[in-house]
Amino acid sequence: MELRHLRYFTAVAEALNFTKAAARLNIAQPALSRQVQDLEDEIGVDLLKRSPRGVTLTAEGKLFFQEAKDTLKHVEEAVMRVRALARGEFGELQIGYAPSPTLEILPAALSAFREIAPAVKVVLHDLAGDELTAGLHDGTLELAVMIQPSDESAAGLEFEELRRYPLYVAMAMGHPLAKLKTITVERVATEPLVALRRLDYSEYYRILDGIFAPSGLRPRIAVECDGVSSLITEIEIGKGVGLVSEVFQRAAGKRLVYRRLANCNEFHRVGIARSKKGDVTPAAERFCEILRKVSTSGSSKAVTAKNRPSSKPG
Amino acid sequence: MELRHLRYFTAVAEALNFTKAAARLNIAQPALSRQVQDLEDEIGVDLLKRSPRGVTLTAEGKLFFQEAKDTLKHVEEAVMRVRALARGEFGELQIGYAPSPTLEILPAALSAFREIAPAVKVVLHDLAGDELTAGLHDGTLELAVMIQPSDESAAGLEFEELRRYPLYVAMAMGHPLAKLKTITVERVATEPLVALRRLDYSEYYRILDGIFAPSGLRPRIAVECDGVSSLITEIEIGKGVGLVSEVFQRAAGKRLVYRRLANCNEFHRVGIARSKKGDVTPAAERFCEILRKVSTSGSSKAVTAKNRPSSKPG
DNA sequence: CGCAGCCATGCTTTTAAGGCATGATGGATT
DNA sequence: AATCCATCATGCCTTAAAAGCATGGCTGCG
Repeated sequence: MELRHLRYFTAVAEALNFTKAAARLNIAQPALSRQVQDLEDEIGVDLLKRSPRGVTLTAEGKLFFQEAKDTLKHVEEAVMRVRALARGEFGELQIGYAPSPTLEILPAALSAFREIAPAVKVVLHDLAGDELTAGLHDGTLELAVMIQPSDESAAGLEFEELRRYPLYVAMAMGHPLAKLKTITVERVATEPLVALRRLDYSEYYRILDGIFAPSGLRPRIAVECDGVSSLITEIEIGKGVGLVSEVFQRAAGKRLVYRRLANCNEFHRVGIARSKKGDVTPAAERFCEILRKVSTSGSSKAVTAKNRPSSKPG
Repeated sequence: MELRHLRYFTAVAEALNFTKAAARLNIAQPALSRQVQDLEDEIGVDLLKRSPRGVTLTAEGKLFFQEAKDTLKHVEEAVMRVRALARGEFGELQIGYAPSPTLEILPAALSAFREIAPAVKVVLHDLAGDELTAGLHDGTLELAVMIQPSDESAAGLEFEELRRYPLYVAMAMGHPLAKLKTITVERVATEPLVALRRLDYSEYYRILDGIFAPSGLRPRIAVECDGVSSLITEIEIGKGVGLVSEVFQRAAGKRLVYRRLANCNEFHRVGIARSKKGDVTPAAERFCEILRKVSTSGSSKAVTAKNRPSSKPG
């Protein structure tokens, strides 16, 4: 049995006349006649009562007519749904992110995305840097908004920078270095450093390397934290200073003091990471477009010093 | 799109491998490959991600896989339902009947039928004689259990006699004729007669004709009733006597007195009436078989005089 | 680096749907 | 009662498309 049989039968059941139904289907009447016969043979039940004045439906025919209509409708709707899904009009979008570096971008993007694609369920995954790259590789995540991953873990990934933030030294209130307006790399190298865990944040160490190696220095890592909130706490209680990006201040609030890191060319590069293979769904593509838009126009205003006096550094 | 495409796609989606799916479908792999491609082309969405290690489903593919399975299942179940309906395992059975003449047959048949075909909904239509024949003609009724219809209205109908009942004269308590043991046709002709309406009960007049015409007599019809209950009431209040069948007594109870109509060859012939055209459904056929069985064995006991002393006529 | 497994493509064969002409049927018409 | 007409079925042929076969290309694995 094929859908053709259902289409033909429903046409006949609606027209109650083979000739008219055939005309409506743009086929010859004998062809239609035969297909319906084949259908009845296959089911083994007479669906129609033929007469020289047309046809009538048997009780079985009435039942099958309804079933056939339902089936055809279901198929049609299934196709519509699949196409809508392909257009990114609904479905799920798995997004990984690093919370604090994306603070200026992601919330704005999410609310903008919800407006243009309300039926898409965005599933956010707050993960460490290396967990993000792993998720992108194994397909768990479609995209991640994060700090540019280090080269090793970035193999097979593509990264699109959205923003870059200069680095700041974070320290506890009343820390001696707070008296300085800016702090040099050399000075930081003498201080114990509160860092993130190498295991989960390999790209953080790439950045540290980029900061200290050019001066032939090595940071003194006092403690490795498993996340940003621990980092804040460790700095706050005086375990050492931290190296963070400008935007970090918004996450940490006023619990710490921040000073610009001088003579340093490294930045926190925040952007979109995606797998090179693994095609991008339309929903993800639309989300990326919004991210780009938000990064350049909208909230860039919000990060300028003039518009954020309260959290303005130094 | 045809069901073939759905079958093929689901096979691939289950096997996640064209080659294995093709083997399971007993077709060659390239044929399968092309059919699935055609499906994807028609929908305009990639459902599968091909790789040299097999295939994986895209998000759209997963959705369509579920939809396709549902569709195929629905079609299969639809066929099963239609076949079950054709076997008379469920559905509706429109049966017309004349209440009082069928009192010995129909209730027993209905309960027996309910046991063998519990899913068949028997719809009973209590109608006048001519309404029954009309219903059989226009297909509203599949069969009727009734008194044999007169020749005019029986055109195109077939009648199968189940029982025949001798005629009795019904009269009010204390009616002068009650003193007689039997009553002759000639005597009845002198009494005012309570009859049924000619409009609805033409076969009743055929019977009257059969009773009186051979003796060259005509009944004196005092009143025409629209149904049996009116008939009883009219007789009870003394408008006249009635001509009824033996079994009628069970319907009328003891409100009236009954005396055998002597020298009369007419009977109430009760049986199954069906349209000659208009094929009989299996459910109807099974019901007829039960009617025959009930008429000969089971309840025939109940009508013998010995077993019904309470309603045994004078 | 070659092998193995898998899917796609090109071409041919086979199946079946479609079309045309015609036959059969039965109610409606005169 | 005979005829007519609309309607559906049947036989034969054409056409479209599905299936098969052989082959090529890709990718991951040993």
